[in-house]
Amino acid sequence: MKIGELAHRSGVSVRSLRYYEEQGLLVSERSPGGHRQYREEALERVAFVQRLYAAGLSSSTILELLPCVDTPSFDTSLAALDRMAVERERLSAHITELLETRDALDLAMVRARSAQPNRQQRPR
Amino acid sequence: MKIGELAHRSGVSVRSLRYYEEQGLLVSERSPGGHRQYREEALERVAFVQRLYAAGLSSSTILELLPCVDTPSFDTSLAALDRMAVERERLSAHITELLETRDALDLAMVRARSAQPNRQQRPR
DNA sequence: CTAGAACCTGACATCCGTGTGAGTTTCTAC
DNA sequence: GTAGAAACTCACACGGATGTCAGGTTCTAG
Repeated sequence: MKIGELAHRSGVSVRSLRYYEEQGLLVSERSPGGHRQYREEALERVAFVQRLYAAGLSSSTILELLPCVDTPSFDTSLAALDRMAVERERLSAHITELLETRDALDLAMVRARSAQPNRQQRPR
Repeated sequence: MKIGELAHRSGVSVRSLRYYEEQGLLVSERSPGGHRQYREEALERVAFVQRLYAAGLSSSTILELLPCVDTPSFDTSLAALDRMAVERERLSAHITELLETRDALDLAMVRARSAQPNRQQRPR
């Protein structure tokens, strides 16, 4: 699979895929002419990386976690495992915060609606 | 309350408070000499803004939501109310995604640990 | 063999909340 | 009245993922 196809199938730009590789988050083989060649697994990898980006992790953090996913789990992954636990907690805390934020929005909406009798209350 | 005190009490830098004002997210009166004066409510406002920033909203989006919170809810807030509902949905979707991501991390950790018999399973 | 699509590298641009520094003015306390 | 803390404005810098352009090479179809 070449980079264009991977980009298309994963929904990530070609530019970003190259960036991931530059950051060590994605590997490729090269054709004799130097074009990147990906195997199927790259798709999952890209999705995973995107997921972690969306969760607010940085490239370098993701890089630290990867050994835990990649290697069949040896020494290398011990540190990664701890790191992952840390990030897992950070993520949990963030989720909690977002839930509170959503509640705050809900409250604001209810308040606003109650001062606006012409508007239908929207069911939850 | 002057800006230094507000910064200290809210845990937000002076720089950021001025930025919020520049973006229309926070208002202040001015002393004869031009120093910003805040009333107590500013504290909640700052917390609210910070919360929304943390939830990934931009200044301009937050600005659109504020009428819904500020005004006793009149015409002005109708658009804001809709906008808020939209953002509320976006936030909900994001939370869902983060929950999935957390699950993915948990799964990865379990996998890694199971290939690493020397390590104690950590209770959830 | 050739045209055009797709790929390559490298570099610079963007967004946006925040940090930081310079140079000035106002406020507070002695 | 004077020193120092704190405030003011203006402007430039950053980080980090992504966009975009330039100039060149490789691949693929006709």
